[in-house]
Amino acid sequence: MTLIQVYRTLYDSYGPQGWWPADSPFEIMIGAILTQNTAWSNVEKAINNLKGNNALSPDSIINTPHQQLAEWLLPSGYYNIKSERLKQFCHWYIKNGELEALNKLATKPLRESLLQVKGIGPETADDILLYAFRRPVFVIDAYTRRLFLRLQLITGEEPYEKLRQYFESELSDNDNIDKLFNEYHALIVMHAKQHCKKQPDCADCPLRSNCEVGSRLSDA
DNA sequence: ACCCAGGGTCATA
DNA sequence: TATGACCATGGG
Repeated sequence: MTLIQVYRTLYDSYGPQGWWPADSPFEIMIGAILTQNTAWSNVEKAINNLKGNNALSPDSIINTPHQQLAEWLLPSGYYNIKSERLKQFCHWYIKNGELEALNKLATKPLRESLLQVKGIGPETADDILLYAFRRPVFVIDAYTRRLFLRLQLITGEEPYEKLRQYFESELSDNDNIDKLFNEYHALIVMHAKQHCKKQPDCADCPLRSNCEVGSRLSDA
């Protein structure tokens, strides 16, 4: 199996995923931070709290006292840390001219700038680049490592940056690369969440690879 | 009661 | 470079 064959198999099985679910690029960025090691259903509750209090904007997040913001973020877990991370991110966002100015940056310097923000690591940065700024970067998450380890296309030991470059270079020849990366990551998450975990025997798995059996990388 | 989720930081060695 | 502790709610 090649990377593009895996993609086509997943796409044929699950169809377009329509990621990232949000009303604006800014909401995508906030969601990317809130979903760190957290179930998306919990993130939705926190985002709805922000929306319900008219607080889903850079100014509101900066001006809301930590205690209040943390309370709204409660259902997403890590609420004290995430309150600080959202504030840090919003300061960065405003200082750099928000969406319009940031969008003029090339992908590489934009990525470097994002990684300077405390609380934004490689995966969160790439989520933001791909889904909020629509840049052609491939997001590497735990699902991706697990799946392609099971498919024996990687060892699972590769550092983040090496894996990202592997996926990006292997897929670079394809048309409509933005859509490809957008759907691919979403499909990997969908495949892991909705299919294999609920059917450990992989009876109807489109990839037939026991891709999610066992929960940890180390037990492969 | 246990496991883990659409991670990242920080202290240690 | 690479481990380990820590952060915390909610659904299975």
